[in-house]
Amino acid sequence: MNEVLVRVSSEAQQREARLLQALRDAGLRLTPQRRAICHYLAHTDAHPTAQQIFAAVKPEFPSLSLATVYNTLDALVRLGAVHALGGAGDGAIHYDADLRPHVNLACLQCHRMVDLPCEAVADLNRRVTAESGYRILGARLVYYGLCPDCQRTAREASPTP
Amino acid sequence: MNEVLVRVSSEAQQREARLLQALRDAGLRLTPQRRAICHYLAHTDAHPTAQQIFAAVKPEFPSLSLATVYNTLDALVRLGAVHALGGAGDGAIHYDADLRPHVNLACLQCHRMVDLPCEAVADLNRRVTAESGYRILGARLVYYGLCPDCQRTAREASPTP
DNA sequence: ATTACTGCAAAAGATTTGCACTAGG
DNA sequence: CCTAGTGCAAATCTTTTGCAGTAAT
Repeated sequence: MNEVLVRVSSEAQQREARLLQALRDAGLRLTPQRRAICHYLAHTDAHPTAQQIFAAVKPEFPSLSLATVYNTLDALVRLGAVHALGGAGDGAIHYDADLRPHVNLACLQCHRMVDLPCEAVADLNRRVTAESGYRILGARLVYYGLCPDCQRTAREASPTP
Repeated sequence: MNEVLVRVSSEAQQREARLLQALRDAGLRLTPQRRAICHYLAHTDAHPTAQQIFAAVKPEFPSLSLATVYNTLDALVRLGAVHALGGAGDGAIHYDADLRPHVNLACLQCHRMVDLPCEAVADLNRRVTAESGYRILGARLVYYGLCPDCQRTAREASPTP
């Protein structure tokens, strides 16, 4: 009955472990700040920006600086442990620690991003890795537009129907 | 013998016509500046940033302002006529006027983007459009990492082999 | 004629950087 | 220890905005 909860929880924990291990493997130091950032990234599905991560972690680490957040994100992206998805109509980069094959949907109006599971992406990943000659560090599979909520809002605002 | 050249040329011309038509359909005015920007976008495969477009078009229109470039790009992206691909390690957004199904490869070191044709993308587009409930305006299908050239450079710099 | 569009300059943000200090391994 | 990492503040850069003049339709 709480199998789902257990599984969800362990999903995030695995993600967190993976992030920490990536930093360790790269020979980078595991500071409390980096741990906290990894913890937050692993446990959210909000596709946060650097500023949002900063705001979320700051209360726990009042001395945390934005520079450290950017620094850590840079490292994680270069290690391929986190994906840099790009903007969503706001001028800021959104990040995703979920490496399972999926595409992301971004709303240009409310600036939110959500996941859309998609098995086809695994194939795409394989093919690109095999055919490109690139050393692939990450992906940015984002469709942007208007989410259902914002479509409704737009329709109400301008009486087209 | 020059069939390929003819076809390539008409490809770019079709793109240009499509961009101009999109602006027209939206009721936006076709100023010489917008025409020039569309012309450049349609005829390049460099996935330029706003600054690069500005630098490329400026000589033809010495009075062109960067604000107009951003303004025009914004319009084209919101109309779904141009895709906003996001950054490539530089902090600037790259744009792509080629709407044919493909993924893009970005090198985080030399900041170049190239296309990788991929039939599977057409399916992905269809599926996302059908399943998401979003009004899709554009896509950002980018894999980032190190291009073959930059991998070689990196290897020479640090004698790992 | 209208009214959207342009250019310019200034503003707003996001991200980066330099440096002295701190602490992880 | 010793050097990587941190926080802070300043710097940099991209992108946005306000406004008065200009031109597309």
